[in-house]
Parts: sequence; C-alpha cells; structure tokens
Amino acid sequence: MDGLRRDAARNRARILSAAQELIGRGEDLGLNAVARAADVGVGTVYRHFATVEELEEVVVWDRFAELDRMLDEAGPDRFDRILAQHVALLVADPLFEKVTAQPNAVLPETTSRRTALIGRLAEVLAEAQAGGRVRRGVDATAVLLLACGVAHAIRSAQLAPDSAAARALLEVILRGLRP
Amino acid sequence: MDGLRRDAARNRARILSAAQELIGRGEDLGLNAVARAADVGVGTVYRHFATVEELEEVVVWDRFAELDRMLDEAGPDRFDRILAQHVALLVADPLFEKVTAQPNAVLPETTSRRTALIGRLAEVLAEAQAGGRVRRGVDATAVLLLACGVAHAIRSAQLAPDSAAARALLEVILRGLRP
DNA sequence: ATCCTAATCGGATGAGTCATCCGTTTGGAT
DNA sequence: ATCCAAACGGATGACTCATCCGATTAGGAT
Repeated sequence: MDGLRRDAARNRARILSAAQELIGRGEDLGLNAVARAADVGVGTVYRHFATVEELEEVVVWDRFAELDRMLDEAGPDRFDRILAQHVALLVADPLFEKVTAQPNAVLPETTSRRTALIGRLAEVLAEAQAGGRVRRGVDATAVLLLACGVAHAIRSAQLAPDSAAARALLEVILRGLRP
Repeated sequence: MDGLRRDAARNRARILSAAQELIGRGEDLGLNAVARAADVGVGTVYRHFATVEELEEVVVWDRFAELDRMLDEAGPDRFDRILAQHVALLVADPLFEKVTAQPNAVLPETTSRRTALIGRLAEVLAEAQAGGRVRRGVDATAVLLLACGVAHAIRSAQLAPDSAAARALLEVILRGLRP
C-alpha cells in the first residue's frame, strides 16, 4: 500500500471497494467483472491481484479487523457474546468464513493476520477457562473451526441468524464447551 | 429410470458413473466435461440433467442410500457411532454435505429422500433421548446441520478425519447434545 | 422381416468468460 | 523541461457453456 504510485494506490482502492460491492450482492467475483465495476482496465486488476483468491483474501482483511475491534469493545465474561458475534459475521460473509477456516492462505499476510486473530481468541478462551465457564482441553483453533462450522450450517440451511433454529445450533456448541 | 429407452438408460448410467469419477477426483463438474468423460454427446447430458445441480443431486442419492444402510446395520446405542460415521461421509464428499445441508433441492425427489433420511435420524435421536444419552429439545434437523457444520470445518481445515483435532470438534458437538 | 415414428443422440456453434500481452499513458525524480 | 520506470487499459486468443437441429436408433405395428 506504500511505495505505490498515486494512481496505483487509487486504483487498488477502487478495485477493493468494487469487490466489496459485488461480494455484498452475493455475485461471485470474476476479475473481469471487478474491473468493469471498478471502472478500471482488466490488466490493472490482474497486476494488483494475480488471482481471485488474492483479492478475496485482501477483502477479508477488513473482516479480521472488524472482529478485532469487537474483541476490544467486549466487556468481561465476553466469551459467549464474542462467539455469537463472530458466528453472525461468518454467516453474513461466506468469504470470511472460507478464508478463516482455511489454514493455507495464498498471501503470507493473510496467514499472519489469521494467526494473530487466533492469538486474541486464545486470550478470551483462557479467561473463560480461568473463570470456569469453558472446559479446559479445547484450543482457540477448535473454537474458531466450530464457529465456522455452525456459521456454514446456518447459511446453508438458510436460517435467519437470530432464528430459534440458528440459536439452537450455537447453543449446542456453547454447551459442548462447558466444563 | 423406467420407461426409458434402452440407449437412454445406458447413457444415463454412463453419465452418472463418469460424474462420480470426476467428483471423486475433486475436479469440479462441468456438464461438457462429464460428456467427454462419459463418451457421450453434450446434448445427451443436458437432456438427462438440465443443470449441474440436478446431476449433483442424483449422484448424491447414492450417499443417502449408503447412510441409510449404515442406519440399518448399526446396533443399539447407536447415536454416537452413527453421528461419527455420518460426519466421516460428509467430510469425504463435499457434494453430500452441500446437498444435505440445503433445504431447497432442485429435484423434488431429492427433497423427499432428504426428508426420509431426517425421519430415520429422528428415530435414532428419539432412542438416544429415551435412553437419557441425549438431551431433549433438539431435533433431527439440528443434528443433521451440526454434522454438516463440523464436516465442513474438518474439510476446510484439511484435518484428517480421524486426527485428534477432528475428533475434538465432534466431541464438542456430542457433549453439547448430552442431557 | 420391414416399415415407421417418436425418442434419443451428438456435436457444431454462437454467446460469454478468462487472463495475457503489449502499445500507450503518467507519476515523479532529476 | 526532460526522461523513463511504473502503471494503465483493452484487444485478443483460448476456453467453457448450453442450445439447437439434422442424423440415428429403439422397438412397436404390420
């Protein structure tokens, strides 16, 4: 993002916001389509992002940041609440779920951001375990994957994120984590 | 399958087995590719299956049958075992997981087979609840979705289905279902 | 056995997407 | 003001998709 010529930076930003737009509409990313939406040449998109995966990952960085903010803002005894919010985010954004679950990102930075996130989740988890609210013997990665799993199920079954059925699924996970 | 001319039946079978083949190799189904692999005209594939989704669903019918067989063979106190086997199947076959989780199939028969399966799972669930091994208040659909969720997580994270990490995830679900 | 026709086949083809390549433009250093 | 490396953009060949229709075939009628 730095050391980038001014036009390059502008276009990169345009591309990312166009991609956000398209993703939001549920349309599936094509680098040509993104170029059209961003009003930028196809070549430009391909120079900034060699593959769709790269673009997807960079877009998801924002979601990582968002969750990070939630972690900052959540008060004490936050484990359950965070998990619910996390799941809600994952349900809303399939890409976030996809990138989060996958351990092998294309971009090294994705991997490091994901690792950082797991680190923060581990703190929350440790608190909850110390407070006797979560059983010991589960690690943050497991919690992350469980969140991805329920989120995927909720989305696939087209359940409203706050429907009774969706809550019931999350409830099972929560109970399964209790001491 | 009945009332089909002999050549039509032969081709339909070829197409299905070619599709199985491709899916098994993880390649993603294209109706033209299937035609090539089945050594059949493209038009033939499109007459038998209007869309990829249809073909996918019909292929998955076999998986439904397989799980049904498992349900027959499992002895008493079978809830945990069945769930584990079910998850293993779902991990192995992404298509099975996809079709299972989705309530709106393209083909009516898929929906009815799915419903039938949920009915059988409900029996097993009821047994387990009667035996005090599973808490009341969860329904078979929830169990099905949870299975799809963990399966998805395991596959995405590329965990070996019998690795400690994978077992841990299933364990959380199982515990979450206990009374 | 032969004919007849509706059912089925197959692949040529127009439409649409993908990703590269290269001539043109532009930012910004000197 | 000049220069050139960096960045742009879009024309294009390669590839996939799914339709359409002339050729073929199964299998019942005669």
